[in-house]
Amino acid sequence: MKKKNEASEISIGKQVAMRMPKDEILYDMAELFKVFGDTTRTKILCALFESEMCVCDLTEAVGMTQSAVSHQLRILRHARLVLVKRKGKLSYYSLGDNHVKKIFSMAMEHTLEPK
Amino acid sequence: MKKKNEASEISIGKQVAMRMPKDEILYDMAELFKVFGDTTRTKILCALFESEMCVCDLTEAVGMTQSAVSHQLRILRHARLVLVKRKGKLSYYSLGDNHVKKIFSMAMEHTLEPK
DNA sequence: TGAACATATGAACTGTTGTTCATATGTTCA
DNA sequence: TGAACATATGAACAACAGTTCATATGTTCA
Repeated sequence: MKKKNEASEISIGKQVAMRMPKDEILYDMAELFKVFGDTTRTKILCALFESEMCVCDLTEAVGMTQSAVSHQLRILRHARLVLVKRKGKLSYYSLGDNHVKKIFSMAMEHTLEPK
Repeated sequence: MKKKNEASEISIGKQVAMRMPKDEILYDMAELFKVFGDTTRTKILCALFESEMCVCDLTEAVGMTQSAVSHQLRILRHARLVLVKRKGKLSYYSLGDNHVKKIFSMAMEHTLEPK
């Protein structure tokens, strides 16, 4: 163990531990990122960035099977990252809220940035 | 299959497919999110948000074993989300760049938002 | 009503990921 | 130099996540 900081009895580690957000919040944040963290879902979101679309167009746009797309849409739906409205036999999906767009473009910047 | 759009021969799906970023970019984006998408790593980043810290303080801050923390730090390092500088026998970690902070606070907003 | 289409979902399989445990590497200081 | 400490890492194991395949549900329209 490291020796105690002269100025205080409590280590930085302990201090920060006390100020940390509740586990539940951090868990939820991680869950949110987990949803973004899959190529198929990233593709879907990226496609929806361009325009609202039905599942069969999405399937074509991302180049995966209809089943795979549907499974991933369910996950995106539950995370409230996308919205659905049914019109006849088609289900139209769109991006959920503005956070999605902001987070997404922020990540795009980070990814494209020269290293 | 859905009948063709009257106005154009090419479906929205195909059009969007053509405008999509390269697979490699989408893959990298997903990889970035994947790194954020784990509670231990989220905790680590959250702690580093408060201040630069050595591994043993981090270990205390997030309440996991030293080994677990070290393994996750390696992943964060490779993703360039954190920086290390060695001082004597201690390794001090800090947040990598501003994107990290922005993405992180954006996600926090989304998570805390009332549903 | 029933055929054709759009979408959703369950089960099985496979690959991936995170933790633990043991141990290696690297640094200080007596 | 060697003991004590800080950090890193490899291997094994368990849990989880994504795709596929088969099929169910729901909708339209002849």
